[in-house]
Amino acid sequence: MVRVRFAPSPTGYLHIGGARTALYNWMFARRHGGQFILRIEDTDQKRTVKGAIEAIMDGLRWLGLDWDEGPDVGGPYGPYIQSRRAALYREWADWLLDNGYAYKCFCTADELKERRAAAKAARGDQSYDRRCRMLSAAEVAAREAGGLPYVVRFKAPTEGATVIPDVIRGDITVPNSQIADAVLLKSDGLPTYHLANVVDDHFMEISHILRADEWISSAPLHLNLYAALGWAHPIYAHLPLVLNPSGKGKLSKRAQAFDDQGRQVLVKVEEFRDAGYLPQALNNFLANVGWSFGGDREIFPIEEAIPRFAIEDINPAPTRLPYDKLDWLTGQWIQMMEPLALARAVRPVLARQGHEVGAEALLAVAPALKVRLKKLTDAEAFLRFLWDDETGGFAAPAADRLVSAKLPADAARRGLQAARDLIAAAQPLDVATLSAGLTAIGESVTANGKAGPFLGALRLAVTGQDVSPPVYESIVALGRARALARLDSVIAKIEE
RNA sequence: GCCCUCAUCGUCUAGGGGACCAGGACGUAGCCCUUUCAAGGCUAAGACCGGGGUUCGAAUCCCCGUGAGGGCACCA
Repeated sequence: MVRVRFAPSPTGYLHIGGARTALYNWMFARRHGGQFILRIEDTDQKRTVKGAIEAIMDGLRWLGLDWDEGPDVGGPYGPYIQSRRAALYREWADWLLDNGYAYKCFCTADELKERRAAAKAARGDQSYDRRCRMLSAAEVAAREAGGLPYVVRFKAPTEGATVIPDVIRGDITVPNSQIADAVLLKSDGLPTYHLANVVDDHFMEISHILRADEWISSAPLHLNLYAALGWAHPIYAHLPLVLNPSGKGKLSKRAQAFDDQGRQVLVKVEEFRDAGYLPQALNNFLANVGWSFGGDREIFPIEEAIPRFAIEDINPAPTRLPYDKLDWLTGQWIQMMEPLALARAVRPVLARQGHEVGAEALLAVAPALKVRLKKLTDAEAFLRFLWDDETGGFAAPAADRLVSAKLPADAARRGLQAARDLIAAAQPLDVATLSAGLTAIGESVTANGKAGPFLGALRLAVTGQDVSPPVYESIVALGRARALARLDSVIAKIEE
């Protein structure tokens, strides 16, 4: 039975790298008809942020990554929040102590910090120097009697080597001299990640651990913990790290990220949502980074990826997120949407940006919108000309932007004047009338006899935008009065 | 400093000894189409980190370099 877990710590929000880890775990569980479990690792009180659990769950829900067991839905192995399982960890820390696999350490945080800094300065081994491991029973008793606070440390093996069997990388051998006497139980009585994840994975019967590459170095410790406790360990697969798009360092959730041009880049799943990306596109995108759908196929619904997903096929190399590709992919997913679905998706986005647009009006422009949007929020810029007057945003474009080799200044002026007259006289002002009239004007006025160059200039004149719905529709949407006013100001500008 | 991981076009990747003068995608450039945008179509430039082996044959296996990254917390 496949049982996998996604185990974030509630420090804020769902990070894109975390989402990728969650997605792979989820795909693996679904592929094998197993369970996907959400577990909250909140054993660090200081870093725990209120509302973070909800935020993380919202992110997962938005992506459609449903969990079978978790803090909200419960399950037979609960509770799924580590701070509620404190007694269990203490029990096993005591067991390790009683059986000689762990010891009490009375070094204070300040002392450790000092010694670590000294070791670093001397370019030496920075891990714990095992001072308290040598303490005699009498010395320990004396310190305890004195009421000194302590932590419980693992008595790591010092000889030999530990082999981590990794599905993606094969066996990884680490000399045991590298395994630190890690803290298992902190002085506040809560466990560290090392103890908590081993105890929980055991009792929750987790079969496979798919987690990021950065955990490789603590895997030997975990393996030795399993051995000490006499438990079988899960199967490990260390996922490639998601790098900063600049290529410098991992994409951290504790620092802002920038691409190689110095532009800040999105890292929170909620930011992707708010920026108008589609969850289907994000899943599609994430699935193809580190893993590949195969068959040279780039666009696919995640459901189709599930039956093809295999851990062994994951590429071990660390990777940057190709953000440009996400834009393209989202554009592709938008093009596949039904106009009605797109209109429904775009309406709340525009509302959030302060524009209430009728459902019908939106549905009318949806087909034109579809092929032009890279993401939902682009609709605002695309339709901006409709609101420009209220916001005072419309400014007649500079004359030289209207003019080109195929449309000299004189021709532009004549054409726009003719268009102005046509719009003023059109009865009714509809797409059919405009289409016929304006095309004719364009063909008569351009150097190459084609309407294109003129209609482009007209688009710019009337909307102030390079990209807009088709000109005819745009003029109709704008209404006669506003269209004429804009044309007048533009024509005046050319004549200067 | 010590340990570990990784290494194919700018980027994401396919490739698991001969099917590779290395395929796809994004991005970039050009052309076509067109309501000068977008979308679409076509085309182009663009990579096996270096050096040694193994082999009849290596992008693929091994070793050594080099580079990049991770870890060495009472954080996860």
